[in-house]
Amino acid sequence: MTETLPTASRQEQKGRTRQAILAAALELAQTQGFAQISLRQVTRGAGIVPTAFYRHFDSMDELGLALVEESFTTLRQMVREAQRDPTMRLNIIDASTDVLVESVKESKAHFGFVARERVGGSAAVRGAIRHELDLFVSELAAVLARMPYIESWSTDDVQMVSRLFVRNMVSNAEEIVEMPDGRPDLEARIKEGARRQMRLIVVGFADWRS
Amino acid sequence: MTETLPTASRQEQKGRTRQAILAAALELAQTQGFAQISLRQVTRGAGIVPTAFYRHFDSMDELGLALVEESFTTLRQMVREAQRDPTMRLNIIDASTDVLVESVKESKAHFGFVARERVGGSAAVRGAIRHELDLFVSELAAVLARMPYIESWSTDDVQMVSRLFVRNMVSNAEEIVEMPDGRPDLEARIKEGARRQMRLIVVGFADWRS
DNA sequence: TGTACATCAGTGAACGCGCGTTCACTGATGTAC
DNA sequence: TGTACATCAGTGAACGCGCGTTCACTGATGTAC
Repeated sequence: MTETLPTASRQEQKGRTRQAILAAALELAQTQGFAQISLRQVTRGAGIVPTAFYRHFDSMDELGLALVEESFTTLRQMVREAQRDPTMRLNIIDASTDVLVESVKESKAHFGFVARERVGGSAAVRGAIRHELDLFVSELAAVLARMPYIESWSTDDVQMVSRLFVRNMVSNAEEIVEMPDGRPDLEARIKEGARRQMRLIVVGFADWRS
Repeated sequence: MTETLPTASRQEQKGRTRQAILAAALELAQTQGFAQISLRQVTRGAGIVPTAFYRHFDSMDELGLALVEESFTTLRQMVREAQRDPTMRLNIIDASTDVLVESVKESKAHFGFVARERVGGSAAVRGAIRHELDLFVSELAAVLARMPYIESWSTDDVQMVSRLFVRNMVSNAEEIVEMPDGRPDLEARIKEGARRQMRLIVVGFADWRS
C-alpha cells in the first residue's frame, strides 16, 4: 500500500498494514476456519498484493500464531475485568457468568478463533492454543485460590476446578459465538446453563471436601 | 479398479470400493482435518483414479455426511453396549466411564472425527454433526430416564444432565483421542477426571432437587 | 535548511503445482433369448 | 448351455483455476553531512 495519510511514519504504516492483515485473517477464519483460508485471500482482504505478506509474516502458520497471541490477550483482559468487578466478592458464580457472556459477545472473533482452531486448526496453531489454555488454567487457578470460600481448598482441587471452569468457558463461548444476533431468549438460556454448570462444579467440590 | 477376486459381483465390488473411500478419508482426516483433504488425496488412498470418486459420491461434502452417519452408528453402538453391561445397574458412573474410555480407544477415528469436525469442519458437515448430537442427547435422556435413582427426576433435569454428559463425553473423547499410545498413567488420569465430572453432575442435580 | 544516498514496504510479472471436473473410453459383469 | 447385447465401475487425457513463492522493481520515508 502506498502512503495515504500525511503524518504516517514508515513504522506506523507498517504496523497499520500488519493490523489489516490480522483483521482480515480473523474475519475470514470466522466463516471458513483458519486452516482453510489462503495467503492470497488474506492479502486481498487487507488491501495489499500477495507478495507484500512476506514483509510481515514468514508463513500463514506464523500469522496463525500471532492470532493465538492476540486472542489470549483478549481472554486475559476478561479475567482482569472480572477481578476488578466489585460484585465478584458477593456472588462469584453470577458475576463471572455475566462477565463471560459479555466478554464473548464483545470479542466473538477471538473467542471463536480459540474454540475453533483449538481442535480444527493446523498442528502449529493447535499446539499453541493447547499450551496457552494450559497456562490460562494455571493462571485462573492462582486467581481462584485467593477467593474467599475457595482459599481453604487444596491446590489440586483448585487446579481441577480451574480446568473445569475453562472447559465450560470454551463450551459456552462456542455456543455464544454461534448464537444468531437478536435472540435474547437464547442468550438467557445459555447464561442460565452456564450458571448451573458453575454452581454444580463449586457445590460439587465443596461436598467433596467435607 | 478392475476385477481382483473371482467371486466379486458388481455390487459387492462397488461396496468394497465405497468402503475404501470412506476408510481413506477417515484416515486422512485424522491428521489434517476433513476440510483440508482433497478429492484426489482420498482417491489416491483408496487406490482408484480421481474420476471414479463420482461413481460413489457427488462431492466431498456428501462423503463427509456419510462419515458423520458412520460415526454416529459407532456412538449409538456404545450406548447399546453400556445398556447391556450388568455392572451399570450397580454403579452408573464407574461403569459408563469404563465403557466410554474403551469405546473411544476402540474407535478413535470416528470419535476424533466427531470431536474435530463438530467445530472445524465445513458448514454442511458441522451442521450434520450438531443435529446428530442433539438427537443423541435426547436418546441418551430417554435411556437415563429409565435408570433407578434418576427415574424420579423431572424431564427438564434429565435433559440437562444428558446434555452435560454428552458435552463431557465429547471433551473426554477429545483427550483420549489425542492421548499418545502406551501411556496408561495418562489414561488413568483422564478416566479419574471423567468419573469426577460425572459424579459432580449427578450429585449436583440430586442436591438441586432436594 | 538543502542535497545525496540508503532503506524498505509495497508492486507486478512470472513460475510450476495440485486441484475439481468434463468427457469419451474400456472391458468385465449381468441379462435376455 | 451359448450367443448377442446392455450396463456401468473404473480409466486416462485434458481443461482452466487459484495457489504459494521467486524476483527485480519503484518510490516514499529516513538519515548523514
